[in-house]
Amino acid sequence: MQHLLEKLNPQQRSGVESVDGPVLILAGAGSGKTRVITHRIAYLINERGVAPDSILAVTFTNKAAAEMAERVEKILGHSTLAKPVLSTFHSFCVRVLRRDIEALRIGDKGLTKNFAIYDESDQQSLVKQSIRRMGLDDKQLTPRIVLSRISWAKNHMLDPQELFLNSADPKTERIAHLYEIYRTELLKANALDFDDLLLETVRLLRASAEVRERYNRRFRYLLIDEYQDTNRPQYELMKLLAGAEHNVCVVGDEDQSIYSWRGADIKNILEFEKDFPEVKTVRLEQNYRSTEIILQAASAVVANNTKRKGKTLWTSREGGSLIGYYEAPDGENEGLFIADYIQKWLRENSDQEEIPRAAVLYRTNSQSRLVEEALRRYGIQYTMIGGFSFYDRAEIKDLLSYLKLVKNPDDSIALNRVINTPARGIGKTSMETLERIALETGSSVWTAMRHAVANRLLSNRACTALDGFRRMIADARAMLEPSFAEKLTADLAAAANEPENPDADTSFDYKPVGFDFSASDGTEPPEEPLDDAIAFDPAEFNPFDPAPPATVIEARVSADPAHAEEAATHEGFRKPGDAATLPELIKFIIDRSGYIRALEEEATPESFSRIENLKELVNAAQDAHERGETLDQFLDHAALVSDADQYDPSARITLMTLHAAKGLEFPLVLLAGMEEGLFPHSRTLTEPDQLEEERRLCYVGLTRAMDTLIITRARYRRRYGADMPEVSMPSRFLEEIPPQLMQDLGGASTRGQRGYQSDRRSAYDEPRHYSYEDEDQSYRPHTANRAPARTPQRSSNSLDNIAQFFSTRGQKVPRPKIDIPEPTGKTGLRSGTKVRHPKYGEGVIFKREGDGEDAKLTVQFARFGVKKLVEKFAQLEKL
DNA sequence: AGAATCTTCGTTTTT
DNA sequence: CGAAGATTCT
Repeated sequence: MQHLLEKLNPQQRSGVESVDGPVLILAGAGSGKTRVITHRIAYLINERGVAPDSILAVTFTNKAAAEMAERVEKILGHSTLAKPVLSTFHSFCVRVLRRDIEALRIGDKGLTKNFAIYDESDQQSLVKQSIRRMGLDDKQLTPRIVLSRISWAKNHMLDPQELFLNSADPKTERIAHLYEIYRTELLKANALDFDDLLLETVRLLRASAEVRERYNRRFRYLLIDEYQDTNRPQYELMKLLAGAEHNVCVVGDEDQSIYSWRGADIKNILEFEKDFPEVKTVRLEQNYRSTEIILQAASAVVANNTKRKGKTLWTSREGGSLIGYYEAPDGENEGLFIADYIQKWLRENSDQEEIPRAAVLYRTNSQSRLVEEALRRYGIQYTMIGGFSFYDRAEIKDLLSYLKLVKNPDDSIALNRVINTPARGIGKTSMETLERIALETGSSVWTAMRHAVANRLLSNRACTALDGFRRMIADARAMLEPSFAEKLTADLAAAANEPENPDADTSFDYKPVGFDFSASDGTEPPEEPLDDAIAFDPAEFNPFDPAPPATVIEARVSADPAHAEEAATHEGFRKPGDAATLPELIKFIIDRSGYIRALEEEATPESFSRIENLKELVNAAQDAHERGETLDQFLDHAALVSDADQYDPSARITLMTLHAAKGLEFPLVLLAGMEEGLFPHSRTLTEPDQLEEERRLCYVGLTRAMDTLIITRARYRRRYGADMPEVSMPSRFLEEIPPQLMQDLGGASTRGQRGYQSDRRSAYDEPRHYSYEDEDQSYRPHTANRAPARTPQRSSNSLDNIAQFFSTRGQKVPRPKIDIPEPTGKTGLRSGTKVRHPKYGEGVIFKREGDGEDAKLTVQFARFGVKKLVEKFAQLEKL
């Protein structure tokens, strides 16, 4: 299979062939490092007869891992039975910890396999609690600051004591104290934060030779992508995993190090050479991606950094078109220019064979809004990476919190989130009491709750409410055990008879909870290290997959527990005597908690969209179930999917931050907001190191472009909706690009300062007057015709918007990703409108499909439920 | 207890 | 501008 190497240049080939011992690949932007990694894996398997599953490749995103896996199979021309493990550091650690973390337990202390993963907002809540508990001034010490310092300490592998001993000021001492409390709280909640996932894995592998050796035996060849962005714990992990053989290959580019704020340290490259003196270094300096002009510009910019070894990238793609530069009068105009440019570009490239792909890149997520509005105005479809994800939505977080609680009742953050959602009369005072008890007894809130109810430490009302909640979670927990139906029945009977003593309930002790579908087949070899984990493929997890019609599930809305049980047993997914399935569990929770019922009573378009989202979650759970995923895996995925994982390579236009664009390439790149204070960001201007990182970020951005690169900026920009926009200066990075590589596309600042027009909406309201050949014209206020005739719907929260958002995400086939303003018809009937029907009475329009009189309306009637009606026959009266 | 309203406040990047 | 908090009202 010699052709495996034939397509590679000599350096790449060397990177592929040097499989024994440590290898450091310094790979410039676009130099084919993914290619090297994938070929290396294929080479190991095919030419060296290495068992595929003894290869571990760590990448930055799950998406990248999935793509690599795909490409490896393509190179091999077949799929292997055992697969190489491709994963992110964090996913890998979770896998290890879920299997082996209990080796760290001492007596009955320490985390269990059911540990929760705390995301940033969970961390924030926990820190906030801790600050309040210490009675500290939360203005001096905001949760944000404290958390970032804690994270800093963790990334540098300092524990609270060490931080305290090293602190030079009282503030840091206090933070060290908070860090200690924070850690105790995490332990009580049986939870780990993102940093802990790495740290605990390091601790585990250090503490247990047995575990470490097991993994060393299992993984004999290690590859690490984006090595320049690894932090200290990741580095330690790499060393531990490298074992004695040192078959480690790390790939990185110092010029693309953009995560130092998260503890990434370029020193890891130097350390690598020190720790593995026998290292073989390979340099990839030929760029296959960009034109010469683009590459020259990027190189010129990054050359201004002092702290770099320096390297010379070259490309055979001589020349290329000049880099376009447009200076907009303001942010709105900048957005419109971008939309306009893309529209023309799409038109010109529509007959190309390949799908025209373009990206709009910006420094901060908030910049996306103006671009989005402009694109919508132009009717251009786009996808956006970042911002809020499916899992950020309140209703999704709530439901997931229920699930987390079922798995791990000690998870206080999850408990706090849902104990009164929907409202069940458990208010602030009750919770304060519970937290006090928890603090006094050193237990979790859940345990405190059981204690409080058992000893009647709260009002009767509160106790009843709390016990109802407790029973719900307990029943859900029981579903995870075999023969849950029988148990549930017994519980219900017991509940009917006596005001039971919750402490008598045994289901809360840390029994291992079985929830493994594959185990019930009896086909899974149980004890071989990580073999089960291979089935866990983060890449394949896609909650956004549209469910096939057959699997669409109506969430139940009945309050009757008997009904719930019936729902669970009649669904047909489960053999009698087995544990409940994931979708069954979710449906049980939705039903028993009355979550959807509460939303239905709200009867607002928003609440309906939430219901839709929850159904989407049920579908996602159903899909996960059908893929054989467990509750653990489902929740872990939810915790570990990153924004970048959402990138859909078949999308035409993608909006994202520069950070999210790392590792991607596009024929056309538009880089917006090139202004001092924005990019480089104002917070980096004082620190030279941070400024250099901004410059590297700029380098990353520029080198994403293959053929065409457009840079824009706004002369006036409005910061957080202030009345008056502020003047901006061109980014220093602009000046670092040799002028002969640039081409003015209009608006460049030769015109001097002009008074800023207060009626800044004009350009926005009249895009037809917009022209990037003459910005003055476009910018002049058009006092006439200011009617918002084509103003797009601003409500980004409208139902159809969200429905569309979810129905299209993550699909392979590009579809309209955004809402084209909903046709309202003559009658103005659209979603959210309250109507009256002669027969069904009052209702609210849920969804509108189609145009004009033929439009189909889905109406939620107060008394008759959901009906689909055709507008022209429906005789609906608007209320 | 919980909704509704007012106020303040901050805004980088994210596994 | 929008989220999160505090305050006030029912």
